[in-house]
Amino acid sequence: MGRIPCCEKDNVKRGQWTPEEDNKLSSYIAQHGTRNWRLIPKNAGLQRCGKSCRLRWTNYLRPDLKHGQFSDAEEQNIIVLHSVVGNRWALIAAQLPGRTDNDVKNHWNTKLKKKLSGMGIDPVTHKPFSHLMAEIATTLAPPQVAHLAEAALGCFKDEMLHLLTKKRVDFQLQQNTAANYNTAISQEEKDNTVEKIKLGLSRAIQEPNNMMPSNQPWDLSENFSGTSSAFPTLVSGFEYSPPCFGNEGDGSLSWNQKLGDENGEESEGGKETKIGSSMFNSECDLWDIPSDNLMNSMV
DNA sequence: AAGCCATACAACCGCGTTTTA
DNA sequence: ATAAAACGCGGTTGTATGGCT
Repeated sequence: MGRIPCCEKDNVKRGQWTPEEDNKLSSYIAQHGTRNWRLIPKNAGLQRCGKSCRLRWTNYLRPDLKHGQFSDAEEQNIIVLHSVVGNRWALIAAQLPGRTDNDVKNHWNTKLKKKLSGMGIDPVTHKPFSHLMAEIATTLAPPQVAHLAEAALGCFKDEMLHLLTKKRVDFQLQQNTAANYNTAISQEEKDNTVEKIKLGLSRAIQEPNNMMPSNQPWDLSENFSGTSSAFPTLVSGFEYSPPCFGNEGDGSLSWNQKLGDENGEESEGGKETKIGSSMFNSECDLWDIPSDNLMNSMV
């Protein structure tokens, strides 16, 4: 019963792949495809586990992968999608052509989380820390609130020291940005926004073909911009507003401005980049569906 | 120049689900 | 029908690299 093992565990090489191994694997897959990972290392003359081969191929060798820096538009995409689906890296990566779940996860953990934290935004909930603190504080008795505030200040002090000593953050810009986000919208609007995003994703999962025309560029703008939605305008290059907060005033600080343009370079392509995903395409009106339908297909 | 530290990312691990002998 | 391997995914670790002291 059962299958044959994928490899002889004690006879497999581990650790970094050499260029020779990469060549062997790539040329074998080019000829025979990826049908059977168990046979691939053996047939390709590799002393590797099939699983290791699969990871190497999917995360690094696949010819359709991008290997360069993430563009601003891609970063915005990740943040927006993360605010909706959380750590569902494969789901997020599926919306970013040429990026793998591993890429996205690494980029999130090494860069984006810190950027958001530096802006005073909790990368888990995508809410401002101040907002979270206020929420927690409402559940506490006054003496406990004082302790909470003290503890929070201690945490922020360390963070601030870290940021300042690293000299990597334009402090002034951080303040502006944080102020921008802290201009809160009503709780009702926030809830609405979250519901709408979830609904859009739910529809996308249910009707991928309708939601994702093959030749249509990603465009969140029709559904998420303007006054009817609390969801931010996510067009014109570098704008970013976490979905929980909506656009306030002109809301026009650029992405680079808001996050502190670390390298001063224009985003990849440098053009008006419509971000978000085709799952939010304007073909269907996401907002007209009863919210009962929403969560069934989520998660 | 050497040691230390932070960062980025490739690779591995573990677990739940799916597939198949 | 069942058991065991393959698969897919998220979390974690290991290591190469570069900057700073």
